[in-house]
Amino acid sequence: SFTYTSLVHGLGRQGKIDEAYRFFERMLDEGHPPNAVVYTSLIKNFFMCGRIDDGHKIFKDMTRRQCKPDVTLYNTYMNCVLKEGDVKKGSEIFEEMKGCGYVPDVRTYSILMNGLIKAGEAQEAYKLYCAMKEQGCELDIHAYNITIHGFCKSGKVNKAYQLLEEMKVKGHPPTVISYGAVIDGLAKVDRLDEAYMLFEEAKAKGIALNVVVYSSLIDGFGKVGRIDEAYLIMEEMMQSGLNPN
RNA sequence: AGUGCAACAGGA
Repeated sequence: SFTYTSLVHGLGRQGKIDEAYRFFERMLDEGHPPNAVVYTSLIKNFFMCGRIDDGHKIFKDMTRRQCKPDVTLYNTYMNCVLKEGDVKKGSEIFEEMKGCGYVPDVRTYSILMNGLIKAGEAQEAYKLYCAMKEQGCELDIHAYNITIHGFCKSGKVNKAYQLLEEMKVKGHPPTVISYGAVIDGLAKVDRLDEAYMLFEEAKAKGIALNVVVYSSLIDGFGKVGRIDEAYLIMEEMMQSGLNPN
């Protein structure tokens, strides 16, 4: 099982999903029982190849063969359907998972929250954030970044800023993504001086800023007509070795 | 052996 699973995953991640699937069939033919790990890989890679229906079929096939899913498989499957924009199905998977007695972990919440936020349902995501905390589930870097993004998208930039501060005291130093999200949130509501201060703070901490963060600031300054400042930021970006895209 | 995060434009 381990040998075949490695092979199936290796081929799948290279986009050779049909070859991967053939080895999966061979694994079954040789009498090795399928497991949640190989199904996780197949589901993810069928979706990655745009073979959505086949991805769903794999999940059904798993249930038919009485192979028990686990939290990782549910997380993966949920992420796949959410990336397709199917929030309804994503929530259904979340409910099914809980209904079967699985306890959502920090990734489960992060994945579903991210899907909801992307679909413009930040208020639903906030409910999950509360549920996650109520469950006693500790936030990690990804969960913080997703939540920060959700607050920014729903006009609660101050809450986003608070979370950035919370990260510092809870032993999760904010990354370029955390700073980038708050900087973008501030810039989008024209709070450019505050955005710029955070930008300076991130630089002072030695965080390697990237084109995304610079673009947020350039867009913010440009949008309100502060073209000179936008231009200076772009020059600084190029001087730090980043090419405009 | 398998899972999660950020910007802008073309585009009304």
